[in-house]
Amino acid sequence: MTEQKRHHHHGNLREALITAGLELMEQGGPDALSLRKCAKRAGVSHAAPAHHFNGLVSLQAAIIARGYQKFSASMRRAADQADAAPQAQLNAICAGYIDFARSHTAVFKFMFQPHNNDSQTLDATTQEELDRDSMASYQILRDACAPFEHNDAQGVSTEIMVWSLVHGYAMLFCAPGKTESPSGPIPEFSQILPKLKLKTNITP
Amino acid sequence: MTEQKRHHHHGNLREALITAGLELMEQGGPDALSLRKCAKRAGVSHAAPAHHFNGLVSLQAAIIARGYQKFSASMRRAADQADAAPQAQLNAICAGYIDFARSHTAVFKFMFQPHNNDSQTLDATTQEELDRDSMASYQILRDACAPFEHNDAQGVSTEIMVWSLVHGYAMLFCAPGKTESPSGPIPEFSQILPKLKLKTNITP
DNA sequence: TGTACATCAGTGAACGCGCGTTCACTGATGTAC
DNA sequence: TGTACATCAGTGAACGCGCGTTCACTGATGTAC
Repeated sequence: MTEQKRHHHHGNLREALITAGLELMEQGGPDALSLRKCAKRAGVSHAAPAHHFNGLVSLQAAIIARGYQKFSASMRRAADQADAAPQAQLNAICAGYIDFARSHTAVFKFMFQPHNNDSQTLDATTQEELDRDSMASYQILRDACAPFEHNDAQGVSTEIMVWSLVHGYAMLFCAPGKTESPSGPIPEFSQILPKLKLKTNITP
Repeated sequence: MTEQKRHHHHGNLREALITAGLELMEQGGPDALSLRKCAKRAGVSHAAPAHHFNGLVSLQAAIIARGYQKFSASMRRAADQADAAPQAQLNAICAGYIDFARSHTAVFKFMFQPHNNDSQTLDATTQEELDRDSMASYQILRDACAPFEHNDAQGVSTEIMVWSLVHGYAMLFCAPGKTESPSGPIPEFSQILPKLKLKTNITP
């Protein structure tokens, strides 16, 4: 108010509401998310979100879409900083996967919940955005696994193996302050992945 | 009312409320759980649960405890029907793990959520029951992994590997009607586990 | 440059809803004698 | 076996709360001329 003119128009309220929602989730879990709380956190009246989202499920979808974008960014960032060799790339992608799960635990879990939009359906464009963003995330992992696909067609693709392993690790062991499992200290995922003994079919 | 005398005392309302809660969760997800709905489903006034549970979080804890009991039972049942060889036993335990995730998807996911009991703490006995039941479930998997622990101490235990793999598979692919992943049909877990090429250190 | 006007993104009051919780109560159960 | 009584597990009304949603409104923005 003093340092910044109070505009009637917020400027980018939609973005502010999504950001507020991400923060609320991280602080209080998925149940802490409500339109009213997001509005309050964005410094706006509780009726304002109605101009940007078609109800709570629409905001949730936008938050999840944003989650997938950050998820993809986390994996890409890790890959960019790694050696170009397939093994190093896959390692990095997994590290980015885990990093995101650790730094955005609540949203990460929420992204993989079957969102109980019972009967309540998203509008087509929101649904498409969501599908696009989630597929983009998955595609990153998929691409990183491709060099390890065997041609001996045993029926189980590398990506199913790796995805299950990294996702299980993320779900079980990536609570914010977690360093202990029931059976002792949690190893880094970079120690776990080599156990799959993946072999690239690309000749060096 | 006609075929059964209407008792003032329910008989076993606590159990009935837990069962009702499990059903509500499976049908509508974790958000569908409320004390009032459980009471209604158990055929009792909405104030009755207060005599058996110290608020909603207490009922949730009881539901999760019940979930772990069923989870353990599912794994044990599968193990009992399998060959005694370590490989067959571990296979069966994993199958029981997956079976439970498929048949109790909502409760399964709820069990592994960090329950946002922010500041709100369970009474000691409920917390102990919960810890005991969850540890019992984990111990089953742990025992099944024990014959495969290597002595070469590479720092990553078999149980961390197997647990991550089976849990990730369960979380990603065990929605009730799910048979497709983004990359095609989902293989059975029994096809996946052998890829770990676990070796028992017990001589036959 | 100035004016008229449509559009848009906010406000704040009001609504009904389901929720957890409390409260005085009531009727069944179990026990002492 | 019968009676008195404490205990316990229900009932139904009532409360306040946060929620999503609607509504008439208002003030800023952008455009036509």
